[in-house]
Amino acid sequence: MNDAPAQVDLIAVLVAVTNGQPRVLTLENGHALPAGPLQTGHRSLQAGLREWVEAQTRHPLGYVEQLYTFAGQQPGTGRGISISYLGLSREAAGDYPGASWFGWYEYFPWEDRRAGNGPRAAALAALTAWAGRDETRAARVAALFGVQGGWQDELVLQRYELLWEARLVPEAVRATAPAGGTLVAGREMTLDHRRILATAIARLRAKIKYHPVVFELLPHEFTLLELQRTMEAIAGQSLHKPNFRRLIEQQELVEETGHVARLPAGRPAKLFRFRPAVLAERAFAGSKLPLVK
Amino acid sequence: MNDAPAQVDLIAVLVAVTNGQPRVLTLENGHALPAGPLQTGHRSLQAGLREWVEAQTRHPLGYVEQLYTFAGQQPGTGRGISISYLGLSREAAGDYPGASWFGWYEYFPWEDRRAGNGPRAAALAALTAWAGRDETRAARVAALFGVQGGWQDELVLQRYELLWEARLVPEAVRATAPAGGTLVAGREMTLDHRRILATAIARLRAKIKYHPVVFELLPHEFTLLELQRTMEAIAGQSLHKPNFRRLIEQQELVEETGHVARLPAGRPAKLFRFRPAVLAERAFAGSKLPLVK
DNA sequence: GTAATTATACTCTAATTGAGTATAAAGGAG
DNA sequence: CTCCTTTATACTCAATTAGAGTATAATTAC
Repeated sequence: MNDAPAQVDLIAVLVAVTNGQPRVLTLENGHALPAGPLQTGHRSLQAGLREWVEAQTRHPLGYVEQLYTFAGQQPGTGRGISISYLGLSREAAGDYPGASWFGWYEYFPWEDRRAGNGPRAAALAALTAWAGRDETRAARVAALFGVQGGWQDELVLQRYELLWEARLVPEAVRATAPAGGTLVAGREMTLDHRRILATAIARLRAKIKYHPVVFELLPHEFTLLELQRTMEAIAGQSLHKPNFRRLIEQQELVEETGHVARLPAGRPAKLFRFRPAVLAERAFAGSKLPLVK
Repeated sequence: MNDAPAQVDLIAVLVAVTNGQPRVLTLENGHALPAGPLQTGHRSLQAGLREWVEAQTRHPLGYVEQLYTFAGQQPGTGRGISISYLGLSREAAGDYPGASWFGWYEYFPWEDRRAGNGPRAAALAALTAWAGRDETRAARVAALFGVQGGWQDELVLQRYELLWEARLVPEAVRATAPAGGTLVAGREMTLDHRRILATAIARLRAKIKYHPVVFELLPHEFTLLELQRTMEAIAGQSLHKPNFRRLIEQQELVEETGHVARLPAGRPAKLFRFRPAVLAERAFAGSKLPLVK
């Protein structure tokens, strides 16, 4: 039993919100996340990640935070350690050779409740069939996919894992034969990349409620509705407009720039900017950004 | 620039609450956390951690969750990756050869506000002197150590890092000459183990508010006051007793066992147990345990 | 000018939280 | 046995916050 120097992989979940849709930067036409091994030339873990992402996608990394570390499942060739990261930025105009952005709700349709309950209800139905008479199973299904007691937007990973356990996602039946139920689908990814994406979504949905990270996803100047739409995209839920504005204003997170945005229709909207001073004035732990309905 | 297989270290922050004090399991008389390299025989990261902790301390690992992964600062010998974990359990009666429990507020005196504001005020004073006329510094000090606007118990790491930046902790002046200010002290640890402990405390303080992990720190049967004291020990703050009980009861997290505890003085207290079914019934993300005042 | 559309500003009610008070059940001192 | 101390348990009340709805203002398209 010897020390086992391990290969370390760095994996990035890069998120942007474009036209009201949250998107993730992928390789191989949506099948893989940018990733690469830690190398001796890398000065730090984040520096290594930055180099890999920029080499693979030409996309500059902005705000980054660590997600989770796990022992990879590729056997044989020694042990693989994977460290995953969440990055927030904005889609640039140019194109990305070899890389492309995909809406994250293509991978998790049931997580988007803005346009109705269809996908969620479909997953709930399949899971209910799977649970059958098992009360513990039924309780878990109801807690994660039910609506009484409120939909909890942060439980993305738990919901994905329950679908996996019920063999309702294709990854779960790769190794073994398919089970009885119908797959609830959602776009697939290689290895456990879809699981990592679920972790990233969960983290972002949680963090956005107590730390002003949304602004990493917005241009320098924005209207309050753009801010709201970005929050809604991430939460996968619609928010009450007047209450949203009340909350933003009383938090003093933003200030007017003096400019207005002329919109395709309707009254022009004031433009705001994030007040970076709040990061020093306030320490963010229990502060609140508008919670989802 | 080649792939660099790295040595992987596993580090454990093991927490228990005994006699109303949160404690951490250490080696070297309080100077180090249990840790060891990942080895080929280990079936998983957690399994490796478990083996190291049990070999070094004879303490069985219970509930465990991952904290953070960082590239170690020991240069030369290739790269070191450290993966840190938080473990919750209870102190056993026997002794631990080579290992010992230390109160975590010995390392972070300013984090315990149950018995008064002395240590916090001392840190605040030293930091105010450090900030001087720098308004950004002063704003950060006030946000992290001030009391107007409310003490935020979860910002343990940020407070420690601010003290470090101000060179008020001994670790910060190890490499260079001491600065002007007086050290605010607190017990020291090797390498960045104290920083890892700060991360663990912060995580636990945050988690305890929305997930029923406290019960990992309690015996099977307990009184409501014992539950409250355990929460207070972790939060470092006193709670309002009637409101605490109201919250616990309406959450239906516990049920009566039918037994009573005879206390050294006063009316006997009912004993309760945790209702494990709540883990299936409810999914914990936004659920609330009593927040600190 | 009118309709459609979006921004912005209030109002009202229900729920939650924070803080304090009152009563019950034990043991010990005299 | 009675009173006092101690802890458990049960209520009450005010202040704040969250949820939901309504009204008015400023634009563009026709």
